[in-house]
Amino acid sequence: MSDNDCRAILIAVATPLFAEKGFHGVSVRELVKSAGVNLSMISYYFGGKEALYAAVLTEQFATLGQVADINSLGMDPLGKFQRYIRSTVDRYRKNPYLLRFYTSELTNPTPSFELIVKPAIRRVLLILQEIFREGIATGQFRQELDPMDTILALAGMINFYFLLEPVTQELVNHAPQRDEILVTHLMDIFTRGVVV
Amino acid sequence: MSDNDCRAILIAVATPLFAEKGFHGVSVRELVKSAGVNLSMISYYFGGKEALYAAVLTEQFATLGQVADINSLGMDPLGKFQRYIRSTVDRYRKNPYLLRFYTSELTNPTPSFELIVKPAIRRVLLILQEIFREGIATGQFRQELDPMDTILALAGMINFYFLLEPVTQELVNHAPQRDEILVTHLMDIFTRGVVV
DNA sequence: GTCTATATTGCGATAGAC
DNA sequence: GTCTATCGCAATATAGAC
Repeated sequence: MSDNDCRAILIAVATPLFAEKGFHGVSVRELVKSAGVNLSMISYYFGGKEALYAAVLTEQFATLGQVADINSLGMDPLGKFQRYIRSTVDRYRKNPYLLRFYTSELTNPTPSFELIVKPAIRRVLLILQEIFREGIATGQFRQELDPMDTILALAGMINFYFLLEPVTQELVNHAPQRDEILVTHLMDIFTRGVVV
Repeated sequence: MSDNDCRAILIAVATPLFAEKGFHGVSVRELVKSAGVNLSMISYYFGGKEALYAAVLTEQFATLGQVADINSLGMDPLGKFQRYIRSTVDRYRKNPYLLRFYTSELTNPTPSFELIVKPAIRRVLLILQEIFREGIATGQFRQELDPMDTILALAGMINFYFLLEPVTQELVNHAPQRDEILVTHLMDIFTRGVVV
């Protein structure tokens, strides 16, 4: 097995395990057994269990960098929010473990929270807040709305929908085929809620 | 120490510890040391660490039973949702650990999830869904909105606001004095989003 | 009902052979 | 780079004295 294979397979195997059981819920023995590598490989390649977890988190939260892209298309603020909603739904489809790390670190933070998670989320919130301010300045959005409160409400609608999936499996259709309806639905409520 | 003192102090001490570190992040040694009781008391009173955790969860999620009360005041659907928003904010103020158990169990479920958490959340969602259907029937809400999707969006706005507090501490004022503004703000967006 | 002492298992990490 | 063997410690749980 080449150098990178072992490193890569450990991250690939650790991602769903850490996501579903939490950092303390997975042992290094379980990790190496699932990965089919030797017990000592985690220390050899990463320096320990916590460093492997940090590597997984770094990879996961790097995908949030795409959010900045919604500013690079010359749309109006409302169009940017629509892109944000759609790209967030897409991101959770492509990356089914991201939200778990997201909420797990918010709820039971590890040392990686301050270093990796908090800055990544903060960056997204500030981008969305700036877009909303832009919409107020151009007269598109109601100026009496607090920008941060409002974009938190928008982010909450989307994220909570996916977070509650273990409860709503029998109550709503979670098939990806329905994503576009969901996007339209959320955009509909948000638009009526914030435009002048 | 009388019987109930020991039981009660263990639950009182275990609640913040489990909430902040997760089930696997707390050891029975840490629990009994913080509680000032003997190591064997957890097994004696609860039968083990997991049973103590289940007792904490049961107490926490019992507070969600209040949600049914919003139906007992003869308000119109919109008034019921306003009561839901306000009572949810109040509940998180009075019970600062509930949301952590909520998201922790959704993200990294323990055996208690199916038994305690899922039924409690499900009950709340069905109550809210029924209220929204009632609002559609009376012509107050737009009939093209999917009731479950819509009330998930509402619940998401509220819950996500509190969930993100560790990130937004420096970005928004989380003082309870501002709660009424938050309630008004969320109600404002929701109302414009769903009324005919 | 509360204590000490201990049984048993599992943990993360690493030394040293190959 | 990968292996086995093991160190040192922490985990939950309980037996048995008081």
